[in-house]
Amino acid sequence: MNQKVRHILDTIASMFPDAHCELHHSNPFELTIAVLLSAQCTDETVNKVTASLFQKYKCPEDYLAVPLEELQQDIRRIGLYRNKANNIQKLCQLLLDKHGGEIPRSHEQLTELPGVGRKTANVVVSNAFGVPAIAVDTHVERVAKRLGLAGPDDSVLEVEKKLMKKVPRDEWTLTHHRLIFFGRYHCKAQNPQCEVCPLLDICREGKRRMKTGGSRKSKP
DNA sequence: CTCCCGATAT
DNA sequence: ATATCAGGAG
Repeated sequence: MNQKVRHILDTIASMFPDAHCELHHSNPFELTIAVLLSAQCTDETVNKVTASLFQKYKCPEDYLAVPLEELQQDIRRIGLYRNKANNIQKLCQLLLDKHGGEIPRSHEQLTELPGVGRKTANVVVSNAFGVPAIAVDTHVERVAKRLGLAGPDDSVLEVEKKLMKKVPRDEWTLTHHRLIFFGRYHCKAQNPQCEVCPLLDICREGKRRMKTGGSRKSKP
């Protein structure tokens, strides 16, 4: 394996040794609902909503037993709530019709579920079923491009392929979580901590930022 | 590509 | 006021 890649993996491993899934859940069904809800929304907000949501709705039948408008109101604070409520009910009906009420284990079956795309399916198979995968979300995409693990104009699918090629398969899931923690808490979208970043010397984006302006809100 | 969308940080 | 948040579907 490439030495720069090894250096990156070791560094983020020492920064975030206990990176994990931050969406609260207690089974594959809850995880799938939580990830579906997490689109364009923070994990923190999702957890606030699912705390009560998962007490009220425990199985597909529960989500189908209420009017769509009621489910919409129950997840309103998440945002994109009309699409998401609709997808949840369709997903639950499909689980009952074709999968015995259970979340399917295969990536292909998962992406056939309404509201479940490639990224969500990757999160579910890796976190719930132990299948190695690298889900490319907004954080993974940003970090991979800043560090040069992917090209600046690569699609999320291209980013995923390049990461899978560069990272050993048995490290995919852990690396995925560490890249997210690194992106969420250190290499942030708005105020990246380049000044104290142990990867600054191998980061083009970081060095570019340190030259041209650095910290954007400094004094005269 | 556009739309969906409220909560939070900056 | 604007940017961003564990995206997906049409």
